[in-house]
Amino acid sequence: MNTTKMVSSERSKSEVKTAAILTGAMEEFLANGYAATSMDKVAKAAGVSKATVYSHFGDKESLFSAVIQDLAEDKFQKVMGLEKPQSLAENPQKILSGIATRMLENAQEDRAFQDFIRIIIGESGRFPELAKVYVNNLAKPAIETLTRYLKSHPELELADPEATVRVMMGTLIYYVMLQEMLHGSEILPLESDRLVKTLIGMITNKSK
Amino acid sequence: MNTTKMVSSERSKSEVKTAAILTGAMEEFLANGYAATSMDKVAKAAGVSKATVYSHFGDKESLFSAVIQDLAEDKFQKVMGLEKPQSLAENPQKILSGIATRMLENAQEDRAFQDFIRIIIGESGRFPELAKVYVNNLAKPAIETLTRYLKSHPELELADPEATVRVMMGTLIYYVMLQEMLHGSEILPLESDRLVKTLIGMITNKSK
DNA sequence: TTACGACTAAACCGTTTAGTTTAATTTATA
DNA sequence: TATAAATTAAACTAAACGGTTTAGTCGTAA
Repeated sequence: MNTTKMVSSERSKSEVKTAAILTGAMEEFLANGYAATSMDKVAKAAGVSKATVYSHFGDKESLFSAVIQDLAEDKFQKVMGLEKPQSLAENPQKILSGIATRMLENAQEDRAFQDFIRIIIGESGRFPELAKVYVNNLAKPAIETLTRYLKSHPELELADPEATVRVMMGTLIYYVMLQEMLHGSEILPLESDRLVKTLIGMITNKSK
Repeated sequence: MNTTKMVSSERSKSEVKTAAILTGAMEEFLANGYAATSMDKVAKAAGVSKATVYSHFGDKESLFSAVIQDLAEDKFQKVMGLEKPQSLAENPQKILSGIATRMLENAQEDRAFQDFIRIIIGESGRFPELAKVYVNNLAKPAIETLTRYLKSHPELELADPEATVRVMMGTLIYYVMLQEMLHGSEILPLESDRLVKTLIGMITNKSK
């Protein structure tokens, strides 16, 4: 499928085209969903011919699958990058608040992330394997990382860190979904600071 | 549009057909989403001719909108019906646990509810008005009812009942979404009892 | 009997779809 | 320069799409 040798140049033309197709397909799928995206639109968005799209990815489903895999990797980098540079000596309350705030800000400003979540959920009925790609590559590592962090702080006196993490993740993701994706902010406004403060207060048992 | 008089029978033939079309369209839209559902399939599922579908609902978008409105009403009845018969004198902890458990059980066994949530989110980009139908008719009343309940129990000493309700709803809905809709139960199993216990514990500050 | 509204199956319209084919052209290798 | 691979635009197929129209049936009301 590929050329045998590659001299001075970094990436073969083929690889460049492959990347262009993935980028164009990503735009279209995220904007329109699977069924409403045509391969002609994908080819146009990628700046290649339709025949080239079919020579690089066998059919529409394979291309869609590749796009989702790619997106899951992208978003994994972004999500995991958030939780690294924490000054370990600090107050867990402040660290948790920081994590929650950064997750919210990031999800709120990243429209592509919202589109990604939307398409994963929207197509999860017809593409259950792709839903699992999201769970394995994003939800699971995020949950496990947070769980490890909570377990490393016994002074929080959490009876069930695994379940506590689900409360935290659910609170944040549902907030973004309701306020941003479902346009709830116009109908049910709520400042994100209040949510984070309440959530972290509940986790760290601040009120007593 | 309708016949002028109606003698002995209760519902005109037209009304029966309208209901049949809505039912058939509901099946198809919930199973396939908007773009992948054809009007021919809808007509077949409803057991009527395509011309009848178009005479009752002007076009595909109007039919889709009517289906979502209908579903929102159905699900509103079910969701609101859950929170009524609470023995008011009981321990708020037990009442909250009961509400949470019933919400979870109901959402888990009701596949049509999951399909409804999936389609609302999946089509929220192209049909923002229908997302608002969900927010106004389901999310908002549920949140407001729960908020009213929490506010009526000052002994819970909640600093921010509105935000607390968001934590509770987010926890429960994200759990159903991750475990059931995205098939996370095979990858990240978690007993719902543990989640409810932890959540209610955090709200009622049981651990201290 | 007549008239009307609701309904049907089927054909039809123009458009779009996924996917293929072809012939010409560009590109990289040697 | 010669060769082989990659890409192109464009035409094409067969099917499906949303939506309309047609021709005809049926039940009810005047």
